Amino acid sequence: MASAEQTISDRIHGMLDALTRAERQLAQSVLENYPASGLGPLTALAKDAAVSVPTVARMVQKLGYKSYSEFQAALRDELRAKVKTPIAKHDTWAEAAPSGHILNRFTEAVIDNIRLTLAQIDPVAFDHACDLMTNEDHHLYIVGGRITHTLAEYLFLHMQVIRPNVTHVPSTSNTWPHYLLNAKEGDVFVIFDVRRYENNTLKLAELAHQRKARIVLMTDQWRSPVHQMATVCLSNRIVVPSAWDSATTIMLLVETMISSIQTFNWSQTKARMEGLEDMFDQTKLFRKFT
Amino acid sequence: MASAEQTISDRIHGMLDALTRAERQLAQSVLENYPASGLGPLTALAKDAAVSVPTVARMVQKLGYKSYSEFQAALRDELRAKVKTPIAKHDTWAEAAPSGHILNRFTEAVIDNIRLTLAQIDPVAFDHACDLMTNEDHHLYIVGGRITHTLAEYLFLHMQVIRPNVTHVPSTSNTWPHYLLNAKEGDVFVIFDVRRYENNTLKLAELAHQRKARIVLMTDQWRSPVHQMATVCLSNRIVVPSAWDSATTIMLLVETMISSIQTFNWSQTKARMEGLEDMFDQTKLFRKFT
DNA sequence: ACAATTGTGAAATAATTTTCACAGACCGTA
DNA sequence: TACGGTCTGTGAAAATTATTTCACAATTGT
Repeated sequence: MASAEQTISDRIHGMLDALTRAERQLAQSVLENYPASGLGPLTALAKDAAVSVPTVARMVQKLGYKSYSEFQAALRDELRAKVKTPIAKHDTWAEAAPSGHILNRFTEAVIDNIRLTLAQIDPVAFDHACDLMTNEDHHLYIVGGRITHTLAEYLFLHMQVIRPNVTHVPSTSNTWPHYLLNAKEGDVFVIFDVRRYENNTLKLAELAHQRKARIVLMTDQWRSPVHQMATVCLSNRIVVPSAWDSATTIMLLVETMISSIQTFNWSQTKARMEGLEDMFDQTKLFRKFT
Repeated sequence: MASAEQTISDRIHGMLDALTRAERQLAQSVLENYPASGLGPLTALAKDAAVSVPTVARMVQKLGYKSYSEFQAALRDELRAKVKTPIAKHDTWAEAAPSGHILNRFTEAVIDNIRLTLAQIDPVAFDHACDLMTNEDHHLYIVGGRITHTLAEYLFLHMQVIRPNVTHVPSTSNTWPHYLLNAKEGDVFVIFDVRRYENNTLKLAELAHQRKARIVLMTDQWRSPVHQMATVCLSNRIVVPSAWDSATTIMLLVETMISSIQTFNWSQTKARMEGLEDMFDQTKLFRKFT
């Protein structure tokens, strides 16, 4: 019953005129560092505002809450909602669909995942990962599992254009040990491993680690055991209203990496892209642009 | 102040590696809606994180606070400080990165793509597409191109669990005509085609259309020529600050479809997932004895 | 001076935190 | 497979802290 679409702050402001001296004093104090002060003990708030304890108790009831705890709970809820960026609480994404439609529910969850993932990411780690993947002195291996090999391949297809010496290794294939034969110290493995974490992937990571290769790990918020061997670990939120986890956030990071590396490496990438275009023209794989 | 120039969030994040399972679970929960959840009662936090009360108590001490209340006080102080800062604006996604960093620029572009795509989408068309893909009376073919076959395969891997009679057809393979031999009237083709549009894909679509198959097309905002033959056409924004287009929005739609279909079809999907789990378990068993 | 407001101090209640001992789960190792 | 160590959860009691409420005195404004 903390009414819809009105913050507690608004409500206090609205009744500021109707308040008595001590109440106004209290109100000001609450608004002073809102909402922090309201979240502490009642006694502290009273002392802070230089009013008495009963005044606070009375005031809270005047605001329409049964108890101080209820008031605090309302403040916390408000804080929760507020921390989500404005865009994340975009009511409906697909405007033509009702807000309960899966298009809206799912998108909201994904945006939330993106927000939380990005908020936690360490830009230094990210840049470091890009750096490792850019360096052509070392071979780049891209490893994915049962589901994630699709992401791995997506990354591979782009890295292949950007630079030479890139290999896609599906850990689900039983031929992966063959690739490791060639792995040298300093080589870079980009490994995708989200739950359920795969034994094959772990084994592969261990062997790569033994050979002193460096590992960039793309995983979920619970982090694959591979992370103990990883030079850089990027973890993603992946929870959505579905029986499966979401790869959208991971896809976002992958594409951001591609973009970053490609910018860093632009002259070469450009040349290689042009070479590719030529070959495509010759094979007539694509339609001519009009 | 408990520590110098370091938020509690930072501190938690920093010791994430040193934490045990339950503690990490708790830490994640605290970070989930930071700082709101940490400001409620200990019991509530414990329940929220699905850990026991003593775990919370122990963890708080590990973080260096004498008591839970002290921890809360620190959180409140932090909140006070944060709100006071003029630019408490959440205008960057990766807070730790400068706003010009590729992480922020790219994410912003992707969010924009999602927003625009969803705003334009016709929920009826979307539902219709899901419907076509759910119907098991007809075979389901999933077709991708040079890059998009990774998305196609991602969809395929999930649809394969949801229902029988699903086939992944990479249009880049020269074996695709073989698949079409079996295509019957009413069969459903989910076709991914974004620029640059591929001749192979178009040819495939034409043949499928001739055979009176129905086509669900995932394309970009300029729409692949396949759309003239498509029963349902879903177009995505794909422009990002990169030499390539973004597949993240398409991934989002794909996952939303999976979620929708799976919900619609839940009892069967559940049974099939369990069957799959069993087989995975057995595979593990075999590996154990080898 | 009257009525409304506020503070005092304290007791009663309620809620929360803290602590404990123990048992079960889990993990790596012998 | 068994064994030890670590980590966790359970349930509950004890300790602490916070809230609520009261009666009455003090203060304020009109």
